[in-house]
Amino acid sequence: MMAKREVELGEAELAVLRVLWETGPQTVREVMARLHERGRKVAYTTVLTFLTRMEQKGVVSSDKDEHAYVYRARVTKEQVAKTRVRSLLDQLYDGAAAPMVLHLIENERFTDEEIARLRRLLKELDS
Amino acid sequence: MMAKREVELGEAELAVLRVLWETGPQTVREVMARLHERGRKVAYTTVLTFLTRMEQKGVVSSDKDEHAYVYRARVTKEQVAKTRVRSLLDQLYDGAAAPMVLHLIENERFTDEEIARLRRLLKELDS
DNA sequence: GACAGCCTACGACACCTGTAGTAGATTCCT
DNA sequence: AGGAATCTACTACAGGTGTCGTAGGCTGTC
Repeated sequence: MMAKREVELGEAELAVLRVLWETGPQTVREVMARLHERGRKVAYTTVLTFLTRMEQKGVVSSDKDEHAYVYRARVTKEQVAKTRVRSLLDQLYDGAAAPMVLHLIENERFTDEEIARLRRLLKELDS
Repeated sequence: MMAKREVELGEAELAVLRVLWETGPQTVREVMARLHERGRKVAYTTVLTFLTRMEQKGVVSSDKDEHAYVYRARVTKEQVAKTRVRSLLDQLYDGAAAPMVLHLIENERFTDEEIARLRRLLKELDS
């Protein structure tokens, strides 16, 4: 897979990307509607600005469909997650993942099912 | 403990904070030296600016010692970690911690010792 | 006591991000 | 056809962050 790194995304831009990840390719107006549903009341042109900028950054692309451009994500949530997590890891734990996992397990809540899942995963790590 | 939230820290500011966490209270000049050691070549006044701004944000404080101000962190690495992790969780996983732990376990490396440690921790979660 | 060196206070500036208004082109409805 | 609704392209702008330079004050050393 190609490496594209270095793409910085602001919090609001990420919210737009999430809309695309979760509800697929759509027009500016539709993205705006989804954002509004999520309590993010931004103007139409604001959404347009975000999408335009993100297209320049290469994280979304657009195709003219009928009368309006339809935007779609060009990066997956996993790719973004990986980068963000990595960066957080580097900034706080010198890149070591274990402390973060410890932190999460100690500070966040998990359902029994999730715990079981984690336990299974750990078992597999026992190479 | 008081809640102080909402304090935003840039990447460079965080680097300064790390220096204070790792080598204790020190002067601007000393912080600058530590940053240089870590490959971050910033000017003296840049470091001063960071520390001044961070003092206004309340994350560091200073005391005049002899001839120069000595700065020290007023927030712990744990506090910052908690906020950052939380924010990342909200932005990518709707606040759910499990997916992130899964992600970490699947994508990052752990030593046998760390795995054992995690396993013990999970056992404790079994209420 | 005068100069060199370090210290802090301010002011600057560029770039990024969040937000939006306006204008011109296109489409749709009646 | 003509006005209304859309859409996209620009422009703008404030606040935050990364980076410094300059000026003025204090100190320490001959």
